[in-house]
Amino acid sequence: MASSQQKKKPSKSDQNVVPLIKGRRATSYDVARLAGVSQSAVSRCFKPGSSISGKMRERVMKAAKELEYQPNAIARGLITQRSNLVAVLVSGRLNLYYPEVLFKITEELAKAGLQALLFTVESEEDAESVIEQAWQYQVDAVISASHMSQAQYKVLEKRQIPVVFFNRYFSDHPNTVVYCDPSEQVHEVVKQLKTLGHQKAALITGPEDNMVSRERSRMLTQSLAEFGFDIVHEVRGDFTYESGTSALQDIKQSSSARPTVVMCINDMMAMGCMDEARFVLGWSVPEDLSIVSFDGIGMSQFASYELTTIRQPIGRMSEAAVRMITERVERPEQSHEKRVFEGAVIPGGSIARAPA
Amino acid sequence: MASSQQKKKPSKSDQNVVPLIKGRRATSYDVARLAGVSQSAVSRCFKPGSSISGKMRERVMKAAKELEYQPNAIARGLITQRSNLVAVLVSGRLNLYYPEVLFKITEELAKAGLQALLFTVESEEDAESVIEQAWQYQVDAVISASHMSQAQYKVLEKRQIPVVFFNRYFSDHPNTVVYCDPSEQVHEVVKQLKTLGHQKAALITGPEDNMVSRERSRMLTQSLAEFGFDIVHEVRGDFTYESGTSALQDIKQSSSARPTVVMCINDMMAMGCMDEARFVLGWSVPEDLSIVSFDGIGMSQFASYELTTIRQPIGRMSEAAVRMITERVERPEQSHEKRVFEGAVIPGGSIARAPA
DNA sequence: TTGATATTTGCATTCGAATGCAAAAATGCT
DNA sequence: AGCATTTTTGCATTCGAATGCAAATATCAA
Repeated sequence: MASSQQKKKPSKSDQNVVPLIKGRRATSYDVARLAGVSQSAVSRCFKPGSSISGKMRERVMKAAKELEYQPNAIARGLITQRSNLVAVLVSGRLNLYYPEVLFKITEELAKAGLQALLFTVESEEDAESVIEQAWQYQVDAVISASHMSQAQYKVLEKRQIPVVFFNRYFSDHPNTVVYCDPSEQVHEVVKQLKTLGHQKAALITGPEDNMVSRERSRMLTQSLAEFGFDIVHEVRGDFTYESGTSALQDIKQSSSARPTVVMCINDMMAMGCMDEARFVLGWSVPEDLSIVSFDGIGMSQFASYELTTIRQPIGRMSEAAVRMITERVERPEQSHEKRVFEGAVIPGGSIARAPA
Repeated sequence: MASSQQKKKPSKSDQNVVPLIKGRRATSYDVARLAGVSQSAVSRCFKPGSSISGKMRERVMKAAKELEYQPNAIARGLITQRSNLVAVLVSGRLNLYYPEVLFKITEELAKAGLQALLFTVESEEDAESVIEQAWQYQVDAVISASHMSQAQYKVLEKRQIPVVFFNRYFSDHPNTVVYCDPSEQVHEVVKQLKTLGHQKAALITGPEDNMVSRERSRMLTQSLAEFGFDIVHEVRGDFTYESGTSALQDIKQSSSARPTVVMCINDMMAMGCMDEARFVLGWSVPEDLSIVSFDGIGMSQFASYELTTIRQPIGRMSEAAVRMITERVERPEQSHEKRVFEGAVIPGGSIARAPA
């Protein structure tokens, strides 16, 4: 006992008199030694707003530069309990909406000094393990644009990890959300279709468990009813191009009357649908069949498609998502917020007067 | 002095008798206390291959489960000097090649127990700051599919951070690379075009400083010369759809003879080019104009385009990239390797017999 | 049962930066 | 100059998991 008390307790600063072997990363101690100051001084130099004198800062910075020192974000994260990492959950499926969202969010995060940790999630089972992964990495927050069950959300909530949902939310549980509400535009588009003499519509929706799909379908159904449309067919797809093509096959095969307009829950399926119509079924779009959709991703406006679609303001939504994330990280106790953006109709050339 | 020696030096295990306040994350100490074992035991339970007895593992795991304990990857990274983070550098521009690569790589990294830290890089200036960021986050490695200068690469090399280049490399400096060499396929395609009676070709290339563009142009030029083609025009684009459209405008405006085939350095520009031909200039593709390109991204095969293109085996390349990364992380001293994959011609419908 | 190994376990220390506190230095005021 | 006040600086500790080493325990052989 006594003996252990005896032996000189080595202090941190003694230890680090390692002569900076080739290849070893310089630490704040190395910089401190070179500059002839304490490690704390070095630390303070790299933390804006710390009390430090001009000439000390200068000396430290010179030494830091010489050693190519950059603070170790891992060590910092350990002590500050902030990793500056944000998990971004998107789907990796071939729906080009996700890359657009992902890149915009990443950009905004970078502006806020945060790093995107990318996770692709195709199902709620995936989400399960992704959440554990993110938790291990001590992410400061999660932005979810993909699958997540309410139970999974509650786990994150209990662990006090702020979550922002991107264009999805739980209606029976408070949560922080950026959302695009296209109901106005749906109304507008359906009205226009009516004016163009359309009467029979088909719907290509998404999986039943998907909120975006449910909401959009609901709005469509409602507006179509309001204007006295017949919904002659309704098919479920999975948001991909391929599912758009096969959905139109389904519609064609069905015994019911042929629709004059197909309303797709997203652009990818609309593109599949359009290609199937033009190149397989030999229907002209928009002369024989009008197509409308949602999202307004970049390629929906390529000349081959020029979809009439309801755009989400992805840029502003990403900006808002990151702002909300940082706010929640600063003040976790503050109340939840749901920021709703309007959609916008991109006119496009995929609709026309109904065929006779 | 003496007094400071006197006061009981608090040991780690004493300290952590904090009663796990609501919301505080459980640590290995909490688990240890609950299970009645030492912290080391807990740590060992979560490290595969450690010497631990069956019943101890069981007790620890039970406690861990109860507290929802997951090891803190940040703390682990600090001590093991391995963050398990890999920086993935891609371009965020609207070139859908990148999202495909990104998602594939992320998937492969996940399989290897690694996490993708996403960085978008549009220029070498961007790369500069991205490299510093990545260095701060102690990434174990970098996969670069975007801009990086040789000087920047050397910085990473000096810092002993393994780098794998994805479909790009420096020829005058040893580096680790996965690369797709399409020269065979270029030859094949050009030969076929010759057979189809083509004689006048136009090239749409990329920026001069871009290696992929330079290589592909070189191959094209060479093969075209070999088969006695005239290169009637050559325009630089920037890999985007839009630059494809304006490139074709340039070609049309030019005084030289009209080409019967346009060879694009990537799919996005080819799509722009095709759309411009069909919808603006009113040329039929492939009847009036054949188009070939490179990459073979998903959407190049959508029915509206069906490009004849030289595909990169992105899946296998990503797999290889991640394998090489993990190897280099394990054995940094091992020599550099360049894995070259063959391309593959996707026949498509964008080429036909040359017009008379 | 004893002693010799082999296996488990715990102790104490380590990674690198941040920070509360007290000591030291600089500044201001009379 | 002398004292009070403010600003800088350094010390020592902390975050949470991993690990070398020694102590403890289990396993085996005779």
